[in-house]
Amino acid sequence: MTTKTVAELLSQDVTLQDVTVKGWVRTFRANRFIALNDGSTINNIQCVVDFENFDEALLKRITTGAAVHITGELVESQGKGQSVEIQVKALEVLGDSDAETYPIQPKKHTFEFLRENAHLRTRTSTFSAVMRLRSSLSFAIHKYFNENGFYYMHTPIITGSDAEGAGEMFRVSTLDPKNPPLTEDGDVNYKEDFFGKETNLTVSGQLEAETFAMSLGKVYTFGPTFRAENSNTSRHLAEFWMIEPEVAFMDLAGNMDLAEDFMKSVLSYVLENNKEDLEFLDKRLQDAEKSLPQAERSPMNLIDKIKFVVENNFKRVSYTEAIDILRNCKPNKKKKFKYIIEEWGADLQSEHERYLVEKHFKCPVILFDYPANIKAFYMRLNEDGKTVRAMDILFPGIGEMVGGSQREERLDVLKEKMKALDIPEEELWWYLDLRKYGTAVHSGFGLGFERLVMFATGMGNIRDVIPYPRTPQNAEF
RNA sequence: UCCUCAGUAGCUCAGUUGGUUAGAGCAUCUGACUGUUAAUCAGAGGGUCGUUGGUUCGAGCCCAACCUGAGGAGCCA
Repeated sequence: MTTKTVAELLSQDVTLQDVTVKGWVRTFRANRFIALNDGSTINNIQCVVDFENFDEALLKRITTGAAVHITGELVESQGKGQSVEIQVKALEVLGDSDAETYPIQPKKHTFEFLRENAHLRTRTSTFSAVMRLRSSLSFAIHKYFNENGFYYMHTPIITGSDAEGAGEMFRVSTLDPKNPPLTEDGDVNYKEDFFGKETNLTVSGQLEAETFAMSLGKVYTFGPTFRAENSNTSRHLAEFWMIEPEVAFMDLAGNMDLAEDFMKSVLSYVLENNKEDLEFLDKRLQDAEKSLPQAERSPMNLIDKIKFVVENNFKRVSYTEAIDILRNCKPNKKKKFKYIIEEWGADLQSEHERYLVEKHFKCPVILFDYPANIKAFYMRLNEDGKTVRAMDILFPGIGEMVGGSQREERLDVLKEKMKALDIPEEELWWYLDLRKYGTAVHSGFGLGFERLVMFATGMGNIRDVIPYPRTPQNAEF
């Protein structure tokens, strides 16, 4: 007699003697029906107890959250809600759960409350579904790259260069903060620090990934990334996971093809492999939307939205075309935008991106060829001398999902750009070497993993798609 | 960091122009019932009204500062 998972038992269509299962009690109804879940599936298995034949003291210990070991017979259910159930022969409480203090009650909780109980929130249907999808998406990502000839590269978490320009960084130091060694000028002397220089947590693995692209050809990183920005939004974390492919001999058009193919591939993987979780999340979302006014409800349900992305081409629009569309659109002319688009060169605000994606094109949009002065130093300058080969992929409801570019491969142009932005060459000598020795066209992009999970689960807050979110003023758990 | 809103029972919320003993639903506990699916019925317990200070005869309610959370903006992925 082996222990089976709830998922295995629910997929049985024959009656079985002496099955045994271990899990946590979700609800115990009418002193007879245990809804048991072990994380293997969104669904619970119903375990039926003949309370007349069980010790009353034992029955009292079957409470929400308790861990139990059940042995019994898998039979066809007499009730309506499920096809099979376990007729319990023996029950052992492995771990009691005090119903008075257990925070996860058999009732609806707000996500804010569950966030404060993040160590227990995966015992709810919604969060277990979200985390199973997160796991599944991670696997799909590795699978995609593996099947397409990419090498998985581990870029360093602690970095010595502070010139990446992707945002504020977290300092890594073993110096005594109360009494740090000082230089003659009175500054902190990082030469005496652990690494003999200032070090930080990485904000991007891109520059290091470029070094591997220029030797192994096609590589990707998928790891934690840190930004010390004081961002308080539902789309930002101080610690998040980023996917960054980097490919030699690939131009911007190839980069867009890769990003689009990649997104479609991983999303169709979960459509196929996480049906039950997606159906649950879809229903949850529809229930939540019932309380919203008609205008705020989304026109498509979750699964249709994912299918739409998988089945339709992303709209590719140059920055210049986008500016034309925005300049002539109704909200701009009627001055409904907070920032009115007047001329070429303006940075696009969230409201503009949202208009393009949600109102104008109504599908994922790839914007490319941005003005050079609003983008990073390493992006390939176009022949017009004023735009760079950058691309952003914008998703409805999420905003920027992907940011990428063809990298500047010409040593002189790159050096000039760094000089203009006061980036010291000594900091990135190794990065410049890539252009000095055997330089070549190459491109890559960064994709915020949590934003992908948000899209695939329909969750509205990024703090609810990562196990333990790190945000300003919060590093609990 | 900025703007807006919120913080009252374990949870979700109500609380009138400032006025006696702060309410409801769910959850919990006790009892009844027993093939339930958010079970049902009856009863009970449960509160430093975010914190500190102020105004007032009197503050859950008014004022100030701070803390925490949410939504939006900026930054970005």
